Amino acid sequence: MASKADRTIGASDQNWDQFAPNDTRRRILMEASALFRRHGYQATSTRQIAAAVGIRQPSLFHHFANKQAILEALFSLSLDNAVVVAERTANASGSAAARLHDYLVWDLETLLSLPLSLSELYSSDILRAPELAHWAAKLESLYLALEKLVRQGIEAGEFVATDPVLIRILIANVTIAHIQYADERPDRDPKKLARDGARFVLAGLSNMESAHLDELISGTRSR
Amino acid sequence: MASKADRTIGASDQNWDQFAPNDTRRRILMEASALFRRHGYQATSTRQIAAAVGIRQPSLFHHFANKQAILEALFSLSLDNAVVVAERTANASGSAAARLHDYLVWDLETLLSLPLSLSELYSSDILRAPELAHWAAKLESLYLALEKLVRQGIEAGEFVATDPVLIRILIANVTIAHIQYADERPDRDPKKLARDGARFVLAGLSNMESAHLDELISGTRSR
DNA sequence: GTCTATACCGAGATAGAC
DNA sequence: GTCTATCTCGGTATAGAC
Repeated sequence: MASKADRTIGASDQNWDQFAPNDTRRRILMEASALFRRHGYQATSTRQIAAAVGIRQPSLFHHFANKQAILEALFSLSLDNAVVVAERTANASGSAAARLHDYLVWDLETLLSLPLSLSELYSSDILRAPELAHWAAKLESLYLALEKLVRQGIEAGEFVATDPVLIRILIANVTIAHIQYADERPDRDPKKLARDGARFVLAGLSNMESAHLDELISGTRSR
Repeated sequence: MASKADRTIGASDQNWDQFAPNDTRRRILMEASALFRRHGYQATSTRQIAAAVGIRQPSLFHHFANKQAILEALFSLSLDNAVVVAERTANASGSAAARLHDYLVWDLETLLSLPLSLSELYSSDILRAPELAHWAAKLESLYLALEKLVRQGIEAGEFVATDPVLIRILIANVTIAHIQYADERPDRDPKKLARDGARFVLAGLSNMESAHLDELISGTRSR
């Protein structure tokens, strides 16, 4: 168990310095992310954010140029490292399954221990806005890295042959599921949750055609 | 393969009669669902919907009392049958894995062949709005039925022991993933997609502690 | 059943005092 | 760095003619 965790792939520790410049800015990001998650970006008003922070609405604009800048700061926080790590993982050598597993554990652990609620950002389609093209592109490179990794696993016979695009979408949504769950049950251990999440994905990718699964599905289980 | 599909659990065929009363109403629902998916409910304006349909904004209100009524019609269309089927499935007898599988296939097939884009409705948190409490409750009963089914599978030793709440969230998000994928690749066969999706979930639920998976993850695969 | 005209409100953002 | 006051715009919805 320790052996797996040891293959640490984490980048430089999460940019908390960039994240904690002054306290109000930090609190704005936390409250905004929580509100974005619950109501969506567009449906969250700057007045709501200000109220949650305990300041008046115009005071927000002292810390961020506009509402969108808050959103972009959140994307930066959650995406900048992930892309680097994903690309490094895809270009490394060794078992693709093992690498994908390690990446998933790292990603989930990172996201789950961030005091931010980010699931809404990625599940909704705000990123289609032209002004956010830069972040859409960043997410796209992350996706490409993941698809590459999946393709390697399929070629090596480690994963069942499925469209890597579907797999990538599945991975993203399973990640979101875990963030949602951690949001509902904050008492759960992020590390264990991260491990289980990675396992769930790997199981789905590797065992979709096992005989045991066929038995289970048909209801003629023997075990 | 046919044997599985035969255990049909579908309710009365999807309420297309309710859905096609007059053509404009129908087109409003289709265009609105597509816009909601891309931009979210709140971020979609009634002007956009009207433009997509090819009428002027105030004409919408001849067909629906207000914007929210459009949303509720979409919830009704996607949820009414699902709840009935889920509860029937949870209360039936036999292998829980087989029943969950059948439900997932039915649910995915239904959603994927609906000419509506519904993923955003369930991934965002619109349902927290007090005015939509009725639909939130309906979704909640669907969730309870699924959790019950999962619990049966765990007790029977068919599924790995995990919090049924997490499983339920995972199922919801894997479903969303498939809808998103079908949205990107409309050429894919809904039936095959539905089967694969169900398999993915079942694999994750049943094989999370298999030895084969451990080998794969640790990179010491023999096969 | 669709139109034009319009009421009304809440959104994001700015100006300038303290 | 936060405030009050205020501008402007785009949103939902209504009135009433055709």
